[in-house]
Parts: sequence; C-alpha cells; structure tokens
Amino acid sequence: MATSKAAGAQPLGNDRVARSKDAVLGAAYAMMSEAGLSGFSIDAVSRKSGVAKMTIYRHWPSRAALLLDACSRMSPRAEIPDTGKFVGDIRQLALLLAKSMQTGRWAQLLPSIIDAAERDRELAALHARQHVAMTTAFRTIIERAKTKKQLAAAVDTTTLIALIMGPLVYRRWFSRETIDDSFVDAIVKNAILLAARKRPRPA
Amino acid sequence: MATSKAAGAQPLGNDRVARSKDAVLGAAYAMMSEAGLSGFSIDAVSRKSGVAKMTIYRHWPSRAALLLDACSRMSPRAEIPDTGKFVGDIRQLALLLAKSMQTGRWAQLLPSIIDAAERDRELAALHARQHVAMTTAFRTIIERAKTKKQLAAAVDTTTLIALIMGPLVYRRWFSRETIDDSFVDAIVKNAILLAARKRPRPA
DNA sequence: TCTATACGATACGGTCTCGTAACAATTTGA
DNA sequence: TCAAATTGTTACGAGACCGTATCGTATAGA
Repeated sequence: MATSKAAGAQPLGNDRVARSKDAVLGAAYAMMSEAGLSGFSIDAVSRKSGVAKMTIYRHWPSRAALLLDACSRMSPRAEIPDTGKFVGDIRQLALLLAKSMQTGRWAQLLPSIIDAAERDRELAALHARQHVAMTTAFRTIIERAKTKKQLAAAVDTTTLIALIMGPLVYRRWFSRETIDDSFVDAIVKNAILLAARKRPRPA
Repeated sequence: MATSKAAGAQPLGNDRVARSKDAVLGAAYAMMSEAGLSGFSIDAVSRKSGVAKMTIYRHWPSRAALLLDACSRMSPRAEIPDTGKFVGDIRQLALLLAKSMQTGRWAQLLPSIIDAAERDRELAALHARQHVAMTTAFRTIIERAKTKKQLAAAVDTTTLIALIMGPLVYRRWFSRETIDDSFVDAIVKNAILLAARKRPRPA
C-alpha cells in the first residue's frame, strides 16, 4: 500500500526544494547580469543566496549546468502589438525593444552570452534559442502583414528583421549612443521603404 | 667617437626588450581571441610565448595593463575606397567590412571587449576608440560625398552609419547567419534610400 | 511522535591565478 | 674581454574556485 501522494512522482519535500532552487536561480541570474558570465561562481552564488554550496550541487551537477539553467531565465520576448496597420505594429515593437534594450537587465547579460557563444557550443545553442524568442514577434507581425496583403510576399523576412534589429543592436552595444524615438522612426520608415517600394526614382 | 646609434635615448639592450615585448603581445593577442578576455592570464601567456613571467611583469605593471596593451593591437580599420561614386564607395566598404567580420580574428575578440565594456570603464574607453577607428572610413566617405554635393548635407551621418553597420553587426554576432553579397547590396540600397529620398510616393 | 528526506556548516584536496622574490644565466654594448 | 642590463628559473604566499565529503540540524509527511 503505497501511501503515495497520488499524482506526481516527486520524491518528497517538494516545496523546500522549489524554494531553494528559486533562491539559487535568482541569485545566479543577478550575479551574471552584474558581473558577467566569467564573474559567475558557485561559491559566490552560495554566499549571495544563503543556500549552502552542497545544496546547489545537489540540484545541479556542475557550474556549467547552473549557468545554462540561470541563463534560460533571460527572457527578452516582447508582446506582439496589433494596431491594425503593419507600419504601426513594427514601429511599436521597435520602440518597445529599444526601451527594453536600454533598461532591461538582460541587455547587460547578453554580451556575455554572445561572447561565450563564440567558443562554447552549448551557449551558442542557448543564444540561438534566445534569438528566436527575441525575433519571433517581428516574424509574427511580418507574416501577418503578408497574409493580409499589407506586405508583398516577396519581401525576405529575415532581411527585413535585420534592417530593423540591426541599427538598434548596433547603437546599444557598439556605438553606445542613446536611442531616441526619432532614431527608431528613421530606421522603421527606412526599412518599410525598402519593403514597399516598386522602384523609387532610380536617380 | 661614440659608435652610438645616434638618436634615441633608449637605455640599453633595446632589441632584446623589443623582441620580448613582441613575443608577449603576440601571444597575448592570440590567447585573447581564442579564449576570450576572461581566459586570458599572465601565466598562460608566459607559457605560450616562452617569455618568463617575471620578464612580463618587468614590462607591464599588471595583468590589466597587458590586457589593454594587447587589445590595442586589434585593428579593424579598413582602407577607404574611392570609386568616384558615393554608392560605389559605400558598397565596397560594406563588402570589405562584411568579409573582415567573418574571417578576421578581431571579430572573435570584439564580443569579449564589448562584454567587458559593459562593466569596465577602461575597456569601455578602449572600445570607444576602436569604434571610432572602425567607422572612420564610413565617416570619411560620407563627408566627402557631402562636399561633392553627391549627398544632401542634411543627412545625419551617424544614422546613416547605423543603417549600414547595424545589419552587418546583427548578422555576424546576433543572428549568426552568413553574410552574402546580396545581403550587403540590400542594406546598402536601403540606407541610400534614406539619403536620397525627397518624398518617395507616400502610398 | 517518529522517520526519511533535504538542508546548513565546515572542511578538504586539487587546481589555477596574481604578483613578488632571489639567484643564476645570457645577451648587449663598450 | 668585461661590466651592466636583461632575461630565465624556480619558488613562494595569498586568494579564488571547483567539486566532494562529513556531520549535525531542520523539515516534511505519516
């Protein structure tokens, strides 16, 4: 007669485990965005979270495992606007993304991930997934506009995304200039021009 | 009659010093682009270069000093094309940059610098200098076209640079897609739209 | 209440790193 | 050839980190 707790194969003490895990993941994510991936260590996470190091190693087999797990908390996915007009949607999404880039914690962490992805396969895969999550809103808007015939089906989706994401990314992490609304307007208008033109006076 | 080497107030044994320094800087730069800034250590540079650790500390006061010095070797500055036409210049420069991004070693090192610049003031300053060197070719071409009246003086230079550099940067380090010539053509044409339009049929 | 489970505290061995030190060997310029 | 400068070798102390181990304690469920 198993006195089991009905459904769920959880061994026992599930709440405690969940609390510990949350504390660890929270501290780990905070550490990473502050000190970068290289400044991330189990010892420091243990100190900051108040969770004993042994407990951490009871839930994650290694530093790399916790690192990947905590990185997955980084969620730069935006809500998908729906203004009815294609240009309005793109513009609003770009504005949201621009603001998030300049205020969100993930924006401080992302360079570390990109750097590590240059040499680490697992982090490269993680970054690829995050990139998909990051651009899926754009992809949705663009595909929707194509079905609504607001946008020519021949327009290449990834190119259009690059035309909008690119300048934002560039300003945030490369030129380090502030991104104001007029800049966002400029790049959106421009990208739409490319998408909408038949042949804009070949002078 | 001093058989001295005329000019130069170098104390002595200058060649030896130069050789040691070169070996160290070379090994340091190689290490950084392979392992990233966090994988860079004096001990490893000493082993790889064959130069004793003590000698390294005789020429650089600390790890950070050598790191900065070696980083300064990163030279992503391109030659300035001069085809006579503005669009041709921009296109050629963008193609050069795109190729360099996908083959050069500096392209593997840059994410590390950007990541560190997010938290370190000195590296942020270094990155700013490198960014200037990286974009100065664009700036030159654009200003030249303005004086030649090939380009309206009202066009914002930094915005135009962002429109071209942005998508390249985005594809190299964020989406990690390969950059082919047609993509470069697309973004150049798109950026030129901004520069050339009076009012392109407001449909 | 009682027992299995999870947790905390502490410590350990091993590795790596920084920066310093002392001493011997080598190269350089005269 | 000879003295000064530079470099190589080896070692050290301090600190950080990883991953493991031990032991005592607190919690959850029956």
